[in-house]
Amino acid sequence: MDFAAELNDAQLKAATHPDGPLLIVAGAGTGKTRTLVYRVAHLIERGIRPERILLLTFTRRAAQEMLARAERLVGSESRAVHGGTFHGTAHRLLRRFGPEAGLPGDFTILDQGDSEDLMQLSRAACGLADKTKRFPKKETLHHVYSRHVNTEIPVGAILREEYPRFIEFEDDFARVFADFTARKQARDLVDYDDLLLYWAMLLEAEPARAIGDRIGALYDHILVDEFQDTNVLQARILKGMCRVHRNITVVGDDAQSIYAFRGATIRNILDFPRDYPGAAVVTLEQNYRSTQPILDASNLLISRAEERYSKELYTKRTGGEKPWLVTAQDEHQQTRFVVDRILELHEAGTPLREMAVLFRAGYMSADLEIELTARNIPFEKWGGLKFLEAAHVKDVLAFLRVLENPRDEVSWYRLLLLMPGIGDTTARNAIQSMIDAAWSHESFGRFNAPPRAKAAHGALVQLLAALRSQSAGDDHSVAHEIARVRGLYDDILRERYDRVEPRLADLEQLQGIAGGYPDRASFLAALALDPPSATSDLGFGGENEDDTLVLSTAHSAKGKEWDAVFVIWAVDGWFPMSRALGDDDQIEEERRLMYVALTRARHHLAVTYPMNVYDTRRGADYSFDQLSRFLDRGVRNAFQRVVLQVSEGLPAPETPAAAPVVDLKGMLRSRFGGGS
DNA sequence: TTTTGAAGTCTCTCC
DNA sequence: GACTTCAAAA
Repeated sequence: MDFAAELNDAQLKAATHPDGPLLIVAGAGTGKTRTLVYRVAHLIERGIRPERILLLTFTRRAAQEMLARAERLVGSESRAVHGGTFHGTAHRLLRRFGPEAGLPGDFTILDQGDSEDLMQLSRAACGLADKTKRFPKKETLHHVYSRHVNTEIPVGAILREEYPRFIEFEDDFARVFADFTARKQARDLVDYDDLLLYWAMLLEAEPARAIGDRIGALYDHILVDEFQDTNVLQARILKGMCRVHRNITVVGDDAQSIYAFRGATIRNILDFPRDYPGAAVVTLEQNYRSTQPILDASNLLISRAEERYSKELYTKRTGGEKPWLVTAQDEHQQTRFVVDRILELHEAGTPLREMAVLFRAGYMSADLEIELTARNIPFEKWGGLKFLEAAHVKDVLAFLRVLENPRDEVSWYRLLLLMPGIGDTTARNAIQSMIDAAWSHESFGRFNAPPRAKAAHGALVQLLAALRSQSAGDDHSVAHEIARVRGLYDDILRERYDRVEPRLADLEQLQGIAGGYPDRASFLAALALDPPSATSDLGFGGENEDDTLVLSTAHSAKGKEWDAVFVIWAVDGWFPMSRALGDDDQIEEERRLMYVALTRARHHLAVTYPMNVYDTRRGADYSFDQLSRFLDRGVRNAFQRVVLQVSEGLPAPETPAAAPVVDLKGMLRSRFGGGS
């Protein structure tokens, strides 16, 4: 393979770097993925066994894409390379090495919502449920806990920094967290933070030293993508994984660090040369993605940021028009502009799949989704509310999880509350009776339900028993289990929720997804670690069409690129979001997020903002809004301005009124006693 | 004790 | 506008 012919000088240097620590600082669109893929190919060519290479990426999609490209270069043996997210890899290692360290082999993974629910149970167990209204709610508790684990900042310091009003509860926080930890362990539940924490502990703890060495010895080379979005805990894990060798390659762009809210710290990439003395640093600056005018605008925007590895992206490509900055009168005019322009580009030959609309938060595309549906333009939406965060999906999963792990208190609680006649108290009593019976299978059947709950209790016992005692000839598939569960659940759904049809469609989809998994455990784990992206709510024609427009949050757009990109809602308070405004670090993160959004575009870029916003957050009134602060005077010069006129926003009357409702002429005549 | 209707509360980003 | 919490009725 002729690496020199395929790569530019900097890429070549990175791809063929010998052993030892390597930091690749790669600006947006500079062929970062390409370089990483060639590095993997180079390692294999050098004789490193593929299964001894670990490739850590941000999403599973990114890992698969990279491995597929590597396969085209070096053939099928690259398929043995281990690729995945930090959490996914942690899961794999814990299933294998956990039992040696006292962790059950069949633990269940809690997603964020589950963890919060469990936190609520701990809060109640500590007697803090309703005594004081002012005690923080479960989401806040969980946020503080998760932040503490991922950043290693003491709880007290987090409270002082983010929740000064809760400082007086510092001791109560500690009590709830202790209960939360014990509760998870007693019920074999593992949350996202635990996955990382246990991985780090396996590598570090003295009694587990032998295991740590064996895990470290599994790989000869470790490559990490999107390194700017790793946190302190992940950095510790990497240190541990590199104990027996120092072959670590990290790729990242400090200008694209957008996950501080989850504990990521830009320090990991800025301090890498200090943490790994002797590390080589290669900077990629030549951009292969965007036209120069788009790069000019992006460079200008990010040049306002403070601490960073300085780099100025350039391209050898010439031509291209300035990006557009579009002022709309209101939200709907913004929507119509975007849709009209998309159709225009589509007419001119750009497929829908080469265009994307980006925004700060999931709900900001609501008006656009309605318009696209009305105009029959197929789209898929990334980010925002996840499929499995929907209440009805979690309901069905609770049944499966109780079957998988009878100690799953969160799921028991959820599913008991669903049953008619069973409320909070009865559910707690039932769970307590199961705890007393050491969670044996039969204990729920023996629970003495109050009269009005008898029927529901009986039905549930029967269903669970039937699902547990499947004989060999029966259909064991997860999809079939879901079908059985729905026999009981669908009626409950119809009773409890409105908008029944789309919810039932979601369950159909869940059943379909389940068909792809060999067993219940792997289905549940995959759902927690790699959830399907969209609900079937409005995603019109999503999976049947092969040419669909993408609507995405700026976060979910990371790593992707399109011919034409529209960034909507560039309004101060929306992008940046208002809750970031008090904090300089958060504003900087919002700026980088805007930079990520702009640099997704290859040829066409349009940033739009409405001047009048009907803002329900502030007393439901129209407010006159300002352009995002990131587009200051200097940055605006890199754009061409388009101001949509009021008249363009007025819809043409559909049909003239059949008969005048008000007779103006007659009124005038009667007033002046018309002559003639 | 559960259910139901009404008032109240926040709104994000993701593994 | 969706979801949670609260108070009164069954």
